[in-house]
Order: sequence, then structure tokens, then C-alpha cells
Amino acid sequence: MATRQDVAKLAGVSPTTVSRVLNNNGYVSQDVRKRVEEAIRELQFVPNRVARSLRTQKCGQIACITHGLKNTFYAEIVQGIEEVALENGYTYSIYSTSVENEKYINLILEGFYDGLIVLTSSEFNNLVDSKKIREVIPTCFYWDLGYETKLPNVAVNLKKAMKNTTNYLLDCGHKEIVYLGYPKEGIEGVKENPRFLGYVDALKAKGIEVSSDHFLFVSNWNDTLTAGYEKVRELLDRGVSFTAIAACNDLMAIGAIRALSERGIRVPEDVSVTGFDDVEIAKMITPALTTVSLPKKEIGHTLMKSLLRQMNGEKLEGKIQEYESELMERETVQKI
Amino acid sequence: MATRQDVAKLAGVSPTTVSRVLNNNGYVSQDVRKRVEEAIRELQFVPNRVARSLRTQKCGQIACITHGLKNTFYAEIVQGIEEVALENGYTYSIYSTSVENEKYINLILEGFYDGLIVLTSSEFNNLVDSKKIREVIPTCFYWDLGYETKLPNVAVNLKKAMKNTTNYLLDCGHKEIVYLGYPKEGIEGVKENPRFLGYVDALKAKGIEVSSDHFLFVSNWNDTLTAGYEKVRELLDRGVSFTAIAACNDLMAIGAIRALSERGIRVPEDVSVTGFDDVEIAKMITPALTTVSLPKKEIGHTLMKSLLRQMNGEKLEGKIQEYESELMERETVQKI
DNA sequence: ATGAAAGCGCTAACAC
DNA sequence: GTGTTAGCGCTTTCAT
Repeated sequence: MATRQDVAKLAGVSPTTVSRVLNNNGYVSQDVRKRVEEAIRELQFVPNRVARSLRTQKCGQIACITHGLKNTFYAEIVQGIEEVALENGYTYSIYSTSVENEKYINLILEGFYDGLIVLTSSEFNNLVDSKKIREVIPTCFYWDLGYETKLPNVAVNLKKAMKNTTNYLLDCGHKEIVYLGYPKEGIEGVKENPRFLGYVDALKAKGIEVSSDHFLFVSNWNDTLTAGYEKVRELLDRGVSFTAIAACNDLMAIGAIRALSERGIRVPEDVSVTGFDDVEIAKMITPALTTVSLPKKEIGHTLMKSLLRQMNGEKLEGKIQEYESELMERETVQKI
Repeated sequence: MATRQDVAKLAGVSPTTVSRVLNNNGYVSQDVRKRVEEAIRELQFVPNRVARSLRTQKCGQIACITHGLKNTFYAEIVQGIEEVALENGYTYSIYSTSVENEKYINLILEGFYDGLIVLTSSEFNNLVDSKKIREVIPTCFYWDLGYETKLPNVAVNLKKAMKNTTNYLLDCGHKEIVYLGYPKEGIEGVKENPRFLGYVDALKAKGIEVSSDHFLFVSNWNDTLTAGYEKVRELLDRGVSFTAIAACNDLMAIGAIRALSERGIRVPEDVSVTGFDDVEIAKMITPALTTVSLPKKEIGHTLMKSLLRQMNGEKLEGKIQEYESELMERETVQKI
């Protein structure tokens, strides 16, 4: 592997000059530049990023924390992040929240990353002291918790989104609506989840009783197809009466639909179901899932752009951008 | 951010000694070790990975090339990779094949990675000279092409898998089976795809005519829900007669089912459909998808383990492991 | 058992 | 315009 030294020797110039043409700063005469460029080509020289990082104290890499890519919701956000990262010469690593606390922190403190994007605020908050992390490394959060934070974040108005959805269900004549999704932790902390808040708000506004029989809570790290499936089976076993399910993500909704249809309950004829996220597959299943569309890629873009700004020295605080969502009326909801 | 120097000073020893306790080599007296450890704790010292990398010429990071995580098939393999990577102190970056040729190569040559895992052999092969890459960096491929290679790879017996699946369809009485999926490039190169080979083999073995009317080809980078959906719509528009569709991945199968049901064609009553990969959602849609199950996580594990071996100096060549698959009989196929 | 010193490949301040 | 030099934080001989 050729080094800058080798190039310098071959071109008959000093290493500094090579740097200059490489980084396009300082003055280099046409003639010399040409010779250097030729030498670079001949030796197939590629600058060593590790050495450069050590010198410049920035390594052109960011870390991104998710809780697994199996929910394509995250995969799509990550795609958005990747696009603007690469455009700006950054690479990124992905970590799943499943990794233990300490490993993370060290990985991050090791100086191998210039910035950090956290897609799973709640788990991350439980794991580490976010404020502390932020002091050592520029950080941007995708914030989906129910309270405000000073941490730089981009968010979606989830409360409003779920309120809309619930209202839609209500307008379709549903009164017994099951909520399937996130609490923060247990029933007490539950108020902190914006989606749940939206659900409760909508019900109350129409004078409908909010019954804990209709709460199907799932922890944040377990918002999967299987969880949706099993929660609804349990619900069915309990014999609770309901005519609709409002899920907190599409995967859980799809799991719910499966549980329903295995018991011979038809969607939407017998029970209506709504999802959340509008993952690509939502419109491809039959019946196509009525769900809430979020601008996933844009979220990724904004997350990365905000991080970039911070890495350039800007101080950012609190909500940087709040996106709106859109209810996609498809085939899993029916008027009764 | 504290450096090793600071620790040394605080502990009243030389920087070398600090290194020794950090890396657990050489002799350090109990007493000194304790002092150093205390200093480390007090200063919250974390060794700088960039500096270490520069010195040791290995950076504890690998790159992984996919064509996007939106197909959870790749996400699951990546999860497997992550598990053994982290276990062994490696971090990883993910790249989508959508990035242009040159950027890649440079990224990889920049010395920011100790190894490379390629999940999308075909695209990668088109993009770069795999053999050349391999000379500069240990590499391991997930190989799903129809010809053998000397490049270190882990594979699944895809030909056999698709042959099985086609036979299953045949045994169910289907004779007009549509193939939905990968050619290498155009019809001529088509023979190189193992799945296609398996499909043709099965048909021929039963003396059934192989008709190009039943080929629905999709390029490798376009094996999506939407592609499956649109290809099948086109097929329907052409008025070709068929009773089954064998798809090359679950996403395309799901897209196909959607196209079918939008036209009032029932699955499996009117047309049977099979998928490939057994992605988590396959069993959750209704009807549950009959598909081929591959050991995705294990593939990830083996990929990473093989890379580890190479990074430790071992020379690996050709097929390292070939996995078998399993047909999951569910609800999208019916006897006729 | 511990320390001194060289050097990984690069950049940037400073000289010429 | 171009070269010299110091140094980023660490590991690793080689002395002691």
C-alpha cells in the first residue's frame, strides 16, 4: 500500500505538496500538480483515513443506534441518513440497542465517531445518561416520547397523528377501540407516550369511556409482528368486546390481523384495524392496511443534516423539526 | 478527553506502563497496576481507537455491502453479522449498492476497514473487480450466483431449493408455473441464476414444456414488492394462462399476491404462489406464504466468522459452507 | 518490572 | 510556490 511519501518521491516533490494537491488547499503550480497526480495514479495511492483522522481529530464517521433493522421503519430512516451522510463524506455504523450499556458507551467514547444519531430514544435513555453523552459527542435524536426535551431532536407529532386515527375510527362508528402499543413503562408511566395520549384524548373528547380492558401494552423493544399477534390472541381469549384496533406500528397491526383471521374474525367486516408508519408492505397486504404515513426518509435526512450542523460547531437544542403525518385510508377499516 | 499521558502522570508512571495494563501484556506489579487503574477511572480515560489503529494497522471495523435494508432478508443476515462482530470487538459499516462504484472502492481502500462482507455478489461483481479487492482486503461473499467461484463465500443450495419448490407445485398438479425473479442479465445470461436453473430442471424432469411466456424477470437490484406487483399486473394484461407463481423472494411474492387479488384472482383457490427466504412477515400475512426458509442468521454468523479467520491470516478459498433450505408449506398453495 | 524513544501516515504552522 | 518540522495518541522494541 503506497503512502504519501512514496508519491512524493516518485513525483520528486515533498510530502507536503502531495497533501496540498490532495486536499486542494495552498498553491501548487500546474506543472507540479500534474506530476503529483500522475504519481498518485501510478501508485494507486489512496490516502489513509486513519492517519488523517488522528491528525485532524475527526474521523468522518457517525454511529446510529436503532433497535434492529427488522422493522423496515428504521431501515427507511437509515436509508435517509445514509444518503446525506455519504453525500457529505461520512460513513456510519449501526448498533442495535440490544448490545449492553457499557459496550456502547465505550465504543462511542473511543473517538471512532464524530457524531451520534439515536433512533430509539426511550431505550437509549434507560441505558445511558443522554445529557452526558451529548457533552462528549454531537448527538441527534429521533424523539418519539411524550415529553419535551432539550436534547436536539427531530420528531413527528405523534399525539396528533394518533388522535386523528382514533377520531377516524370513531367517525366510522367504532366505540370499543383497542389500543395496541407503547406505554413508557407499565401503566403509571404510560402518559408519557404521545400516541397513547392522542388515543385517550380522542376518546375523551367524544365522551367515550376509556377502559383499561382495551389497552394492549407492549414494551418498546418488543414492537414486533409476533407481539401484535400474541397480544391480540390473549385479548381474544379474555373475551373482551371490541370492534377496532389502533396499533402503534404496522408490524403489530399485521400481527393483529393475523391473530384475528386465524380465529375466523374478518378484517374489516368484523373488526377494523389501523397501523402506524406506513411501511412499504402496508399497501401490499390484503386487505391493504389503513395506516399513518410518516416521512421516514425525510426524517433521516433531517437527522443527519442536523448532526452535520452540530459537527460544524453549531449549537442546537430541543426540537429542530416536527413533521406532520398523514392518514392513509385503505382497506382495513369499515363503517359500522 | 484524557489521553494515556494524563493517566501516566496521575499514576506517577510512564505511558508505556499504562499501555501494559490496558492491553494486559508484559509484567506490571500489583501495586502499579492498581494505581494505574485508579487513574483511569478517575480521568474516565478511554483509549483512542484511531491512534491505536494507526499504530497497529488494523482498525477493528469491517464493511458490509448490501443493496438496502428494506428487504428484511438482508437485515436478518446483518443481525447475524453484528452479533459475532461485536462479540469479537469489531464494529461495522453498511453500504448500499446504490452508491457509485468509485466511492466504494476508495472507501474500502482508505484503510478504514479490516475486512469486507459482500451480500450482493452480482451487483458487486458488476461494479468492481472482486479478485482485485480481495488482494487488498480480506473479503467474504454471500454467493447466490449460479457458477462456482474461488472467492471465499458462503452459500445456500438455491438451485436445489427452487427445484424442490417447483416440484412441490408440480406435485400439486400445477403445470403452468410462472417464474418471478432473477436472471443475471437478460435472457442470455439467465442460465447463471441457480434458482432459475432449479425451476427449469424440475420442469424438464417431468417433461413439462418450459415456456418463456412464464418468465417474469426482474433485475437483482429491483427485487421489491413493487416489482413483483407490477410484473404480475403486466402478466395479467398479457392474458397468459397460468396456475402458479414461483417467486425468488418473499417480497416479490407478496407483491404478486396483491396484484392477483386486486384483479379478483384468489390465492390459493385460483392461483398458487410461493415465496423465497421466509422473512418474518411471510407467516403473518393471510394467506400465510408458502416459502423456502433459509438460515439467515447463521449465514450472517458464518460470513463474519470466515472473515475473522481471514483477518487472522488464514487463507480461505471458494465455498466455505453451503446451507440447505427448507420448504415451509403454508397457505398459498393448493392442489388442483 | 518499568521507562525511553521511534514511528504508524497524515496535516498544518511556519520558514524560505 | 514549495519544503521542513512537529505532533495527533498509541504500541512496541530495546534498554535498564
